[in-house]
Amino acid sequence: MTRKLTTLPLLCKLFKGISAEEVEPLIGRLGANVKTLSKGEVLFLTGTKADRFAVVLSGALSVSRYDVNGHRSIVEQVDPMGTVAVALSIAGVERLRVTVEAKVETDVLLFDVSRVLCPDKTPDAVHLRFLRNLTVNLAEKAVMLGRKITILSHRTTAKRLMTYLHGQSIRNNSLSFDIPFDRQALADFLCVERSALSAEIGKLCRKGKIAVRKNSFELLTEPDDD
Amino acid sequence: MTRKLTTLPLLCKLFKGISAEEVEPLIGRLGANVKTLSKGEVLFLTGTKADRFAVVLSGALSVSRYDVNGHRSIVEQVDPMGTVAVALSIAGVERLRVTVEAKVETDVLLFDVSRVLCPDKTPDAVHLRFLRNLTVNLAEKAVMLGRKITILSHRTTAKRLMTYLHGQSIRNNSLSFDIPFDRQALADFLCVERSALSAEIGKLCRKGKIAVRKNSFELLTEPDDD
DNA sequence: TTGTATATGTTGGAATTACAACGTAATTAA
DNA sequence: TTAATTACGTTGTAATTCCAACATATACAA
Repeated sequence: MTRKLTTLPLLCKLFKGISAEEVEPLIGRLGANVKTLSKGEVLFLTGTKADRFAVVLSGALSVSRYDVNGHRSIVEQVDPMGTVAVALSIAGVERLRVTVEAKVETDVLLFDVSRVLCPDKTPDAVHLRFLRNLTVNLAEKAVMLGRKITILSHRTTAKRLMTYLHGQSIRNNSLSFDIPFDRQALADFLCVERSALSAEIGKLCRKGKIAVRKNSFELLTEPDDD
Repeated sequence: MTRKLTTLPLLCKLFKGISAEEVEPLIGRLGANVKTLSKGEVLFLTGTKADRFAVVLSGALSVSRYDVNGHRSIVEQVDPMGTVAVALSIAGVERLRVTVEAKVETDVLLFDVSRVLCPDKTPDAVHLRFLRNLTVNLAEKAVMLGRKITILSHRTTAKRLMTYLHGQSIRNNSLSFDIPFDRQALADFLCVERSALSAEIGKLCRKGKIAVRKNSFELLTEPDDD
C-alpha cells in the first residue's frame, strides 16, 4: 500500500509538485485514509451528502445517474489516479444526484473535506501546495465544462461540430489538427447521433468548409452567413 | 473608493468571512488594484491570456464571444460584486475565447493570479480564508456547470425541461416548487425556443406528468417508458 | 374603464434529427 | 491470404425542432 501512495505525485494531478517523501506525512496530517471497496460496494449514494472526496488508487469506480423515471445510466468511469466528488464535496452539495460504486475491487484514498479546507493549525508548505493543486484542478474543470456547454448550447449537429472544431483549432493554434476521438466517441462527446454526425461531416466537406482525413481536420471556412 | 472596498465582505462571495477592516490590508498584500474602465474599454481580449481576475465594484461588464464566422454574441453580463475570469485565469488558459469589456464606466478590482496563488511569504489567516473562498466558489461553479450539461445533453425540449424540473424537485426536496424564471428566461437557460417550450409544457400537462400554474410546478410523473 | 405593453400559448410549413437498416472500408486475427 | 470484426458513410421514414406569425392572457398606467 505504501508503494502505491508514494507514486501519487507522479500520476495524480492533485499531488503535482509534492515529493514522494512528502506524501505520507501530508496524508497523515489531512486524516486521509485508504479504503478497499469490494466489487459493487457503494462509495457515494444518490440523495446523500458527500463530505469526502476520493482518489482512485487501483480498480475502477463507476458514476451513474438515475433519470426522471428511475432508469440508471452510466455517467463516467473513474480509473486509477482519477478523482471523484472533488467539486461536489467542496461545494457542500446536500443531495447527490449520482451514485458512485466500485466496478471491481477498488482501493481509494479518501480525504475529509473539512480537514483539507479548514485545518486545525496553519497549513504547512506541502498542504498549501495540495490546496493550490485542488484549486487549479477545479478551475480547469470549470473551464472544460464551460467549453462543453458552449458546444451543447447549439442544437444542430453541424453547429456543435463546428464549435468543437473551432475550439480545437484555437487550442492547437492552427487550422489543421488531429482530434483524440473516433467518430463514435466524438458523437458521444457532442451528444449527437453517430450516423447524423457522419452525414454532417460529409455535408460540410462538400460545402468546402472543412477537410477531413480520418481524425485529421482542417478548417477552410470563410466567414459566411450561417 | 475606500468605502466601496469595505463593503466587499457583505456582498461578494469571495470575501465571505472577512471583516471590513481586513479587506484593505488583504488587497494590499495581494497587490490587487482598482481600475476604472471607460465605456467600451476592453478588459480581456479574445486570443490573449488572462493572468488576472476581476471583481466588479460598479458599472457592468459584458462577456461576448465570436462564433465560427466571427459573429459576436453576448455570453453574459457581470454586475457589481460579480467576478470575471476567475476560473480562466487560475486555470492558466492561454488564449481566451471571449472578450470582456465595459458596458458603461466601470470600476473593477483586479487580482494578480500568481500573487493570490503563490504568495511570496506564508499566507496569513485572512489570505487563507480568501483562498478557501476562491476554491469553494470554483467548486460551486463546477457543480452548476455540470448540472447544466446534464440538461443540455438531452436534445428534446421535453427531456431538457423534465431534467431541469427533476433537479429543482431534488433541490427543494419536494415535488412542488417554484422556479426563478419566466418562460423566456427558462427557454434561454434550457437553450430551447420559448414557443416550443410553451408547447411542450402544454403537452406534459395534458399527459398528466406535471401540473403548472405560472411559475409553480408540480411533478406528477410515474416511472414510464420515456 | 380603456389602452398599451408584456407574457404566454397556438399553429403551420421548412428544416433537422432520431432511429434503424444497410453497404462499404478499414482493421485485426487466424 | 481469408474471415471476422469493427468503423464509417448513406438512406428513408417518423418525429421533433425552428421560425414566424398570430391569438390570448395578464399586468400596469392613464
